Amino acid sequence: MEHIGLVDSIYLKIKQMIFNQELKPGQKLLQEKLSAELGVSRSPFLKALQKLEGEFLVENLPRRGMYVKVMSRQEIIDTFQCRSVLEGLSARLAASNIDSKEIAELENLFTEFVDQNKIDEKEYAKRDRSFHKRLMDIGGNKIVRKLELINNIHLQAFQVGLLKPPTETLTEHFAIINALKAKDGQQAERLMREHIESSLEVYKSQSLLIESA
Amino acid sequence: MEHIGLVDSIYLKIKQMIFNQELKPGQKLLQEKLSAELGVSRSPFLKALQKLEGEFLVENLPRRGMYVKVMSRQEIIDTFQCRSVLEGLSARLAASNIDSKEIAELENLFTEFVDQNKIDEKEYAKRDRSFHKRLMDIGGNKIVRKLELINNIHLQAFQVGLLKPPTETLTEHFAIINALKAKDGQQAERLMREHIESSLEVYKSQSLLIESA
DNA sequence: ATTTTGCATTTTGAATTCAAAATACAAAAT
DNA sequence: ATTTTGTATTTTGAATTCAAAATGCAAAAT
Repeated sequence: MEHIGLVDSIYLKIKQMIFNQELKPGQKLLQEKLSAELGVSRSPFLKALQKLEGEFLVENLPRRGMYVKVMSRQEIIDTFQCRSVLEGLSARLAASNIDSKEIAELENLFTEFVDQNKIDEKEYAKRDRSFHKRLMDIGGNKIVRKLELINNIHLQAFQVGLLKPPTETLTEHFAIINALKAKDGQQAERLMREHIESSLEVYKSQSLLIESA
Repeated sequence: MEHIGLVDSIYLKIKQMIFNQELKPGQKLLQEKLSAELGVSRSPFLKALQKLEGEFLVENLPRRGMYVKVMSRQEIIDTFQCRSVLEGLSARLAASNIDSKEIAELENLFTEFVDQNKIDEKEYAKRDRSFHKRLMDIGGNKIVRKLELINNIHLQAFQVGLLKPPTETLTEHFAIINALKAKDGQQAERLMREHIESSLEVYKSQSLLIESA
């Protein structure tokens, strides 16, 4: 029997609220008020926040309150770097685990975008996330998958829109899939790391511009 | 002003208790009883457990209770793999950040063991942990450092004694330090990954023996 | 003898309560 | 006018309480 606890349902709600800016970075999370709004008492609410704290989405300043984390430029960079090596690991592992059905699945995520002259960016971004998630699943390292931090930063990055144009990443995704097909783990890892690190480079220059604005 | 909250002090206590087997893997953590033993109520106690859950040291089965996590062989392997790439990343980053003072620091951790015919394993293990921690600090990626999971598995691994004999790892440590001296990030990363992955290999064969016993 | 059922006890989940700390604000002093 | 001080209010930290669920056990039924 699956228990979906009160805590987890609130946890998800708050997480969503953070991602769609209903709760803005730096905003203080008033326990009394917010928990009331969600229709629960402070106990389960606090437990949910505790969980989010572990994912670096919320920050707890003792005796001063809980705040939506303001991700600094450096922290985003740091997290991207972690993502790069962890997803690289997943790609390497996936190369030895993957079967032809799963390869087809990954390909199908992107085939419709090939030769399309106007790509729906929203839909493409969704497929992109699926691709990365799916690959981590196939890699089979459960700990990587549980490091929610990886998904969080991925989401965070896509809030501001895609970092790189689909035409560019599409090629990269297929290159990774080909390495998996060839069961070349080394290559898959290398390509995945480059794929993510090149996004990071885009982020770096973008954020520099913003900073100096 | 630094606030050391009740929660964190309990958190550390429980963590210790887990590491020195006062609380054994699989053991149920009775909230009423244990919190009473620690002299606090269930609220801060539960908060501490929540934190430990995020670090994969405690498991929460809803409506059935909190348990000290039984790390499966596969989970330990998975965690080792994460450690390998994350510390590899740290080593690469450290290569560009490190200064001569820090290099000397790292060397000093191990110099006394060179040419020693009888190495104090307990002391060596401590230095080993310092080495890895210090390197992550120098690498400067704050997120890696916050992934407590890394330290946890390191500790876990050393509970059963050193996986590899000091004579072997001593060489590896110095090789890494030399790569850092040469500011060769690629090499430092490669060596660190090999260093950790070879420990993993030892663990794998050891744990196989135990399993078939 | 083994399994099933029902009751008592234990234990968790969640709300509430109480105290301590932080914040906001107004009044007084310089 | 600005700063300081004291007080009221808010908000968090932690304990307690209460209800719901799970567990253990004994008695009854097969």
